[in-house]
Amino acid sequence: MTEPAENVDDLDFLSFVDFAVRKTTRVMPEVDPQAMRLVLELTRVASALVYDLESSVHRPQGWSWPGFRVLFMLWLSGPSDAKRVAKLSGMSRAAVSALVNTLERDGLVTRRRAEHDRRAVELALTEAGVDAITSTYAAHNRREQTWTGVLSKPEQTILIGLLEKLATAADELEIHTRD
Amino acid sequence: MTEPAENVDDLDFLSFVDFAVRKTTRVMPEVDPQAMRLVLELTRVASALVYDLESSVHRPQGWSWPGFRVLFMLWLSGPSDAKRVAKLSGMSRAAVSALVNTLERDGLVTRRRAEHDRRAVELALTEAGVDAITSTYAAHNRREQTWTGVLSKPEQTILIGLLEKLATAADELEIHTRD
DNA sequence: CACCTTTGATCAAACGTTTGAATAAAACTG
DNA sequence: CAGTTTTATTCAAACGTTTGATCAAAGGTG
Repeated sequence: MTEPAENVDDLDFLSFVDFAVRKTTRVMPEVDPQAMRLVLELTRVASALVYDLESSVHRPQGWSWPGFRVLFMLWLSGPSDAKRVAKLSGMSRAAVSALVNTLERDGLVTRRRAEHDRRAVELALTEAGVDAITSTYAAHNRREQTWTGVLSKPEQTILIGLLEKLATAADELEIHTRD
Repeated sequence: MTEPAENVDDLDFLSFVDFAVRKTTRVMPEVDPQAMRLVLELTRVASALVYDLESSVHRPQGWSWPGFRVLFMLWLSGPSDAKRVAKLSGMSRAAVSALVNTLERDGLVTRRRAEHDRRAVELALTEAGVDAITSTYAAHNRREQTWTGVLSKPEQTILIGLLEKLATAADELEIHTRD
């Protein structure tokens, strides 16, 4: 356990959560400290994780995190309409369109008018794209293992279960979804 | 439990995780499916959560998620050097500098040369900034409660504990940190 | 079949982030 | 105390994202 730093100067990215919860509940009694803490921890861990994966695995290869996600998705699903890529990768269609400009310029993805619907654009990996994603995903997963390795297997299973529960509920309850 | 959709066309943002894990482990046996699943779930839940909070609470007020984070931090800690704001909010100093341009223009934050060190910049909330953050944080936390409410209190406690464990370990093991 | 609405994509403008370079003040070092 | 190094910030360029507008193809209706 970390010390409950009362002094703002002793805080860091992590102990800030404790400080924030204590101070906020003191001033605003209607705040649910558990909800606050959960959201703070979740977003902070996720952003540290993404930052680490991006900077240790993807940027050295000249890729961004969103670029990796789109390449990975296309590798898994095969050639796909831009619309499906947006849905499965959780991006807006405009974001996919802009991102594919870069990926196409770098020779990793091709853009093609779809046959079944002349409005739609079909995206596919180039050979260079396939080579790139397969060689990089191994490194990506090794880094994932470094992170998850601090939890026991049963703990990992529990964590996955709780996150799935949040994800499923969000899907049902959520008003604000993309598009 | 969701159906194991084998057909790519039936997938959505959520069931994509199952599909991705099955397909990847089939092709790359060295991949740890548990690590893969955990990271996918964590990043997907976090990004859905942030997207929802931003679009339902903050954008309607004319704020961005990073802008909210900085304002909230300054509200909690009082006037602070830009450096500390960067450290506690998990942003780079350049990002803070750029973001404060907007917040200052909108009259929410003031910038001042620090007395103790004439290189440093001290940031503080304006009165409008204080009003804004206090009225908005209540709505923010209500939305947090909607999300976390799908878990029981004991489940919330377990989830927080596991996330803290990840965060702490990350802090020790992590090579790639900001700055 | 002409008309209207919906759908798929892109563009434009504003914003936030990143890395690396530049500027300036402070802290060391000999 | 002059010279070097470190520290705090900002700037510049490239990238990714968002919302809202535009354009083109498809679908639906009378």
